[in-house]
Parts: sequence; C-alpha cells; structure tokens
Amino acid sequence: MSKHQKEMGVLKEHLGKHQLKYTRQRELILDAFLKQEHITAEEMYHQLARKDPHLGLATIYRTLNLFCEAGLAQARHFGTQTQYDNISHKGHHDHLICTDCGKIVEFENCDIERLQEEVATRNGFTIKTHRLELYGLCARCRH
Amino acid sequence: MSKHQKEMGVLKEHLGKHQLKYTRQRELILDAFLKQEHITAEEMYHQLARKDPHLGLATIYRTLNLFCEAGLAQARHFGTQTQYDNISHKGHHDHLICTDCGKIVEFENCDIERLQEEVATRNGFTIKTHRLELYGLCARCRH
DNA sequence: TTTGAAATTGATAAACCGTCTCAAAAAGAA
DNA sequence: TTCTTTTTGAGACGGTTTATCAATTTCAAA
Repeated sequence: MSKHQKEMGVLKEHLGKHQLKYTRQRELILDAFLKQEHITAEEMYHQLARKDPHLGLATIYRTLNLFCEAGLAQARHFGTQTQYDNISHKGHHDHLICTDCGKIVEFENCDIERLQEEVATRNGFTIKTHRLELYGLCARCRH
Repeated sequence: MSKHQKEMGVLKEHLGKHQLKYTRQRELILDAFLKQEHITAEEMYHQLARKDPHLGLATIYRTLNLFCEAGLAQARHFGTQTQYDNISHKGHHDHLICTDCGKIVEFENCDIERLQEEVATRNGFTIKTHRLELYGLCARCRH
C-alpha cells in the first residue's frame, strides 16, 4: 500500500486514457520520484540501481517524460542536465548565489510570487513552476 | 572605433584581472554578440563565417563562456541548445516559457526587481545579475 | 624592435546527455 | 491459457559542448 495514492491515481488515469500499461518499473520510478523535490534521470538511475540493478536508463527517461505528460512532473533544463521537478511538492525556494565564493542562500518571497502570477496572467500563461536566481557578492566577498 | 565602448571596457578589465589577452577573435565575437539580444554558438558560427572563415566553433564557445564570466552574457539552456543572452541589451529581460510548444515571451518588471533587491540586501548580498524564468502553458497550449 | 614566456587558436577527437532501435519480455483483455 | 499490444533493457546513435595539442599570437620586458 503506497503512501502516494493521489499521484498514483493521476498516473493510472493517464495510462488508461492512452492505452498504456501499469508496470513494475513505472511504480518503482513513481515511488522514488515522489520522495524528491527534483531529480535528474542519472541520479534516479543510481538511486534505484540497488532495488533493481537491471533497470535501464532509457526506461527512466521514458518514464519521467511520461510523468511530465501526466502532469506529475515538470522538466527543467539546468546546467547541462534536465531536472525533473515534482509538481506536487510546493514550497518552491529560490536562490541567492555568490559569484565569488559560491555561497548559496535559499529564500522564499510571496510578494515576488504574486507578481509573477500577474505577469503570467497578463501574457495568457499558466505557471507551473519557476526559477529565480540572484547572482552577486555576499557580504564577506564584497570586501 | 567601436560603438560598444562600455562593454569593451568591461571585457578588457576582466581580461586584465585574469592575465588573459585581447585578441582579434575576441573583438570580432564581442562585436557580433553585442548586436544580438541572444544567440547560440552555432548561429554565431555561421554568422561570422563570412568575416572569418577560419574562426573555429570551439573558439566561439570559449569566448561566449568568457563573456559569461566577465558578466556580459548569461547562458540559458533550452531544449538541447544553449542560448547566450546579452545582459546589456535591455535592463534585463526575464522569460515566460511554454513547456509545451517552447514559445518564449520576454518581460520586464520593476516591482519584481525591487523586491529582489530587498531580499538581497536583507541577506547582505549585492546583486550583479539575476535570472527569472516562469514555466507553464501559453494560452494556445492550455487547450 | 626584438625576444620569449604565456595565452590563444583551429581542427578534431572525445565526452556527454538524451533518444532511438529492436528483439525479448510483460501486461492485460478475451 | 492465448494472443495482441505495449514495454523493457542494452546498446547504438545524433547533436551539442568541451578537451586536446601543436602551431600561432599576444604583450611585457629587454
């Protein structure tokens, strides 16, 4: 009995609508995915290698893309890799990044999020996720 | 006499600080880059092929990455390619990105920028640049 | 202006990420 | 069970970006 009844329901509904099948691999990958806020295919590959050493990387890519189509995940290109964000995981945090020492401070700001919504609405968009990074110098590196 | 005195100054200062040299290729690439709002390495490669048929693709990648380090450019990964944004072109533009069709809408929002400054100040940071990307569905893809 | 150490270049090889291919296996309806 | 369809795993593949390295260029010092 999984803890992720709701998400599993969403997935099964999507599978049903598209003549797709519910497989052991898809269940395994869904369980691992829902525990994360965001993950890359490569990370998941290593993470699941213990549970199923024969699970192929291609299957993980296929399945994460399937989750995107089902509305459970959201792909985001970060650096050279693709991050798959867990949509159901809220509390999105943004980053302040020091370009000198690499220090990263996480923050959350409701006012900014509200303004983002406004901008999106004005342009006919519906936001699913966002990414905000502020680059500069931290207090120590400014001197 | 270039039109881009200010940016060239920024580049030369960065070069000086890091024992790097000012070359014909870097000047050529900077000129081409500053005319664009954003460009890929491949696009620039073709664009500059007429002026210098022997200019290598690797040099373009190296130089665009150098511009990022100097604070003149900002890399953005979309799809399989990397877009190099011209920081100076506008104040700074942010992006609304449709995850379905890839459509990109640029926007600027002073209120958001002001709130960003507040967050930074509160954390002792001095912002040099930022990156804000809103991911979702555009009006057409929502249906 | 020449000299010489250090950085840069161009050409191409290599790495990297993600997708495609296809035979074998699994799912699921009848 | 049987049969059709989908999925899987393994590796090949394709496109983008980085690494390699000998030859060239820059630029500071003589």
